[in-house]
Amino acid sequence: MVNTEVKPISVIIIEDFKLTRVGLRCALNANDDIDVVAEAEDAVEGLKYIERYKPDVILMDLGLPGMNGIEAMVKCKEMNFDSKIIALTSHDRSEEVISALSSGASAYCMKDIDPNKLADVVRDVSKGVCWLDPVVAQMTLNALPKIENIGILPGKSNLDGRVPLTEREFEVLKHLVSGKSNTEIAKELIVSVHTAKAHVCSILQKMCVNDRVQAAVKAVKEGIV
Amino acid sequence: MVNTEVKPISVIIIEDFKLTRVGLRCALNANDDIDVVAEAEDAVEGLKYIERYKPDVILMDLGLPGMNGIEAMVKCKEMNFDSKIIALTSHDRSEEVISALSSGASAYCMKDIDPNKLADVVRDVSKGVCWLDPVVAQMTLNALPKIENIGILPGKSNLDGRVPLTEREFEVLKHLVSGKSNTEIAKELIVSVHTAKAHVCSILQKMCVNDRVQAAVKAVKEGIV
DNA sequence: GAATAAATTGCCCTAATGGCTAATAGATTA
DNA sequence: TAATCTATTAGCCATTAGGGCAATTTATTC
Repeated sequence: MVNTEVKPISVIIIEDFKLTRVGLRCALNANDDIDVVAEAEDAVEGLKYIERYKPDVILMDLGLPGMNGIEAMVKCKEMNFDSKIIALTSHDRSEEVISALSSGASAYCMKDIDPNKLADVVRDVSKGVCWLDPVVAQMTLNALPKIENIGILPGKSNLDGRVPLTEREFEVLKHLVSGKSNTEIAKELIVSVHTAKAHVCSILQKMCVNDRVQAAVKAVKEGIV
Repeated sequence: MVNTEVKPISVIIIEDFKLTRVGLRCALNANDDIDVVAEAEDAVEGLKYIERYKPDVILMDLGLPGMNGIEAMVKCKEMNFDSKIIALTSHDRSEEVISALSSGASAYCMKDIDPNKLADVVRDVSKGVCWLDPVVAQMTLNALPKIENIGILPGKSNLDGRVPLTEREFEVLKHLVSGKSNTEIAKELIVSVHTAKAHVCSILQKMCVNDRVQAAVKAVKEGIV
């Protein structure tokens, strides 16, 4: 899978260790379809280059001195170029992974990645693919909201014995999750408080929970709102 | 990146359209390091083959008749083999993507993928990589819990003006999210109800919300619990 | 037409919640 | 040492929540 376009993929490397930086550059420049246009050893310098070159792909070390990689990514996204970011790191803390991905990274690589593989990742990412290193993939997928409750969505097939919510109840649930009181929900739906309460009660029963907090948390965790 | 191991990657294809099935098999079998060991046209048949062959990788169509791909994946995971699953589909509904990934898929491919690329994905996935098609990557990343609130976690740097929770408050927050009442929280922490209430009140203020439901939802959405 | 389900409203009751002020003891910090 | 922060306790009070029971209207299905 080699990029046969006339235009090579432009890459900027942001990494504080010179040795790693050189290694990355060599590994990538060995490919005709990839062109490392700049290197930076800290985030501030890196952001300058990004603004100047608007690269296709940014290789960003997360453990930078001063402004760290996550902050740099946020700033980078604010600049609104469509550069894709590959987060590079040497550790696999769950919090950092999620932070990186939700801050705009398209890939998460450990630094011990095979250099040839890295070129593949650069190509993938430049096309918009999301690529996650094996050791972090599972923890990331685990952080996704669980959708076990297809059966509770209105109009959906009822897999297990769970009673599905009606359309109206689902509507109430959404307001409930947004933190509205029964009174507010009633106003929103232009019904009496009694009605709102009745709906909430049946929601609690159908969702097998004791109070609205549990209902809200369950709804959010399972991504049904 | 060709697998040079002696043992090729074993693959099972589960796909109802015969034409697509043949296409997949040809595309993959063209690679020496990949071996399509079985094909099935529905989930039940597929699960039998999976049990028999315990393949490295399963190519699973999501739009199967009868038991759909998601259900099949759940059953497959219950069998506890470490087969990796590639979800294949022709559409990109957000709900389906998240469902698939949280049900155990390691990759999500559109059916119009380049056959050569698919072989790469099979290799990646067999090593544990998570690979997401460009069109679905962004929506998946958006579904990740936002960690904007480093400032609210106890002991973390306070980026913006937000007051961080104390350790104790954080402890209370976790109980709150699990749906416990003030009384229950008090019992859990072996303090009076007044104390629990006091903590909840300061949590509400620090999180800038009006009630415990909003606090719980915010906590879950931002992944700080 | 009859049966069923959903949406609506009402009332009763007890318990829980959240806002408010205020006090005390311990730990940490300036 | 003084100041600050935290955890703890307390009481008061208006509002809210949730359970239970019952009734009406509307829509849909058999």
